[in-house]
Amino acid sequence: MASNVTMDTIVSLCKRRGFVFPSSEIYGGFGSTYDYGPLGVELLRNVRNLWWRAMVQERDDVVGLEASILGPSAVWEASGHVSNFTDPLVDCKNCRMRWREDHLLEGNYEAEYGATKRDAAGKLLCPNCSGELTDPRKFNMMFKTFVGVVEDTASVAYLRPETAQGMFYNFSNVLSSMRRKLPFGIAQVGKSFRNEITPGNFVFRTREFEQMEMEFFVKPGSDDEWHSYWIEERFQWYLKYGIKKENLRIRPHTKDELSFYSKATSDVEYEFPWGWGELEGIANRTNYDLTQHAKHSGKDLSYFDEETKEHIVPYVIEPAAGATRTALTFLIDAYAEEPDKDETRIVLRLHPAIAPIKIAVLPLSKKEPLVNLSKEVAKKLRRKWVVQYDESQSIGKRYRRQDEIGTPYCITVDFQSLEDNAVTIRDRDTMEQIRVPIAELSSMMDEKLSLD
RNA sequence: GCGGAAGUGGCUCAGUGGUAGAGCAUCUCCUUGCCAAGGAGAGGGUCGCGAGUUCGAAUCUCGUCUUCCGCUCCA
Repeated sequence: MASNVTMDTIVSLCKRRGFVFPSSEIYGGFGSTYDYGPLGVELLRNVRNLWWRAMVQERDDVVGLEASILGPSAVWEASGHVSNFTDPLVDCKNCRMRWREDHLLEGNYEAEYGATKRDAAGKLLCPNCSGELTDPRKFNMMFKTFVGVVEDTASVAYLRPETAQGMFYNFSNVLSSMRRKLPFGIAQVGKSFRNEITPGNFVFRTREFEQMEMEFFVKPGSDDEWHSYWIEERFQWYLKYGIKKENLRIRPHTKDELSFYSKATSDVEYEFPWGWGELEGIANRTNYDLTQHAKHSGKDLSYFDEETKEHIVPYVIEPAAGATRTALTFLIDAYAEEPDKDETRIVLRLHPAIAPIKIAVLPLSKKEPLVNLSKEVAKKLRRKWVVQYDESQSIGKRYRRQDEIGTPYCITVDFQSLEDNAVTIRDRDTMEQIRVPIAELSSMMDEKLSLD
């Protein structure tokens, strides 16, 4: 494993420094939900904004969208989630172990766990104790709710389990309003909800989570090429913002783990303290979704190809990333402990574009003229960046505080500043210091805090 | 859902039936003034929650919630 940091360390840092809090904590907590504190919300926003920038704003072939979270069941019947997100669960009446019936019937089950056990009538028995199993009960991962004042079947709605469907059912709206030609994409960042059987690993798997998804519509036949393109594009994005290469990998799905709509999928994975985990899946969803929605809605969702004069149903390449787990990844990957005299220096080596606080302004002394000048400098910088001002305790201690939350630059104002109108910029990573005139501070920081 | 473990100040933990503690963190003052110096103070916990046993419960019992590990699950 490339990183030795434990999750306990990260969880504790997150709480202590205001990144992530357990939700509803004063009521004993609410399972699988987390709140993002003052630093966490900045971090998460940076992740979202950098994704949006790369996927939408810096491209002329992708546009944005924000669809509703609530949707009618028709959408999810068309998408296949009503049937495919439903697992048949069986419980053993004897040892109370719970199994997925479909898994017990699957071909590769026997290879992995040995022969399935059945009674004389051929009915499945518990693989653990050969006890009798209950009849299968349906468990759907979608959160169901009711829209309207009276709970009846007519008003059943679901919280979306993925943002993707909003892009599909808006395909024609975007196509006509934005005058798009293939290939083009629709991107969305937003929350999704899945009633996971087992959430866990801090914010890695939660029932409420945030996705960053893009549906890239291409001509059939060019889909494989575009699939490869997006896999590489997305992999590079993580590297660009500082994730260590040895902790990242691309893993193509094997045939039997492909989801029902996918022709091919590759995951970008990160090596977490508990092992490799998915950051993003880049799937070739074929024309499955548009075809399904056309069929269920009765609306034509085809695209007219001017070259061939044919109506075609585009194929879709979908890079789908988890915003919350990506934010967690940046924290884990940036975490470092370094010996410093008898102490340990904790430092988050976050890319400046990811760091929640960009600049800390620190007067070397609490003497009034220094404090005044420092606040003035901080005020100017705040017009462009997230800035923290800190005057308490020694300068060394304040540097360490900023190191621990990943602030890339500290600006100190000293007595000489009153004479020469210059300040010192201290670099978090090199710990080097340079002297800069206050008049040039803004442009200097522009350069240092460039998003690229 | 099953098995195991754990919940005591913001964090890490000690405390095993008799008045809730430490270190770090936080705040104030003094001191210092470029990498966690030092000094003096202060705030902060009905010991996850709820019952029960007891003269008395952080401590024993039961329930419940939450978290972690394993199983299981995971577009």
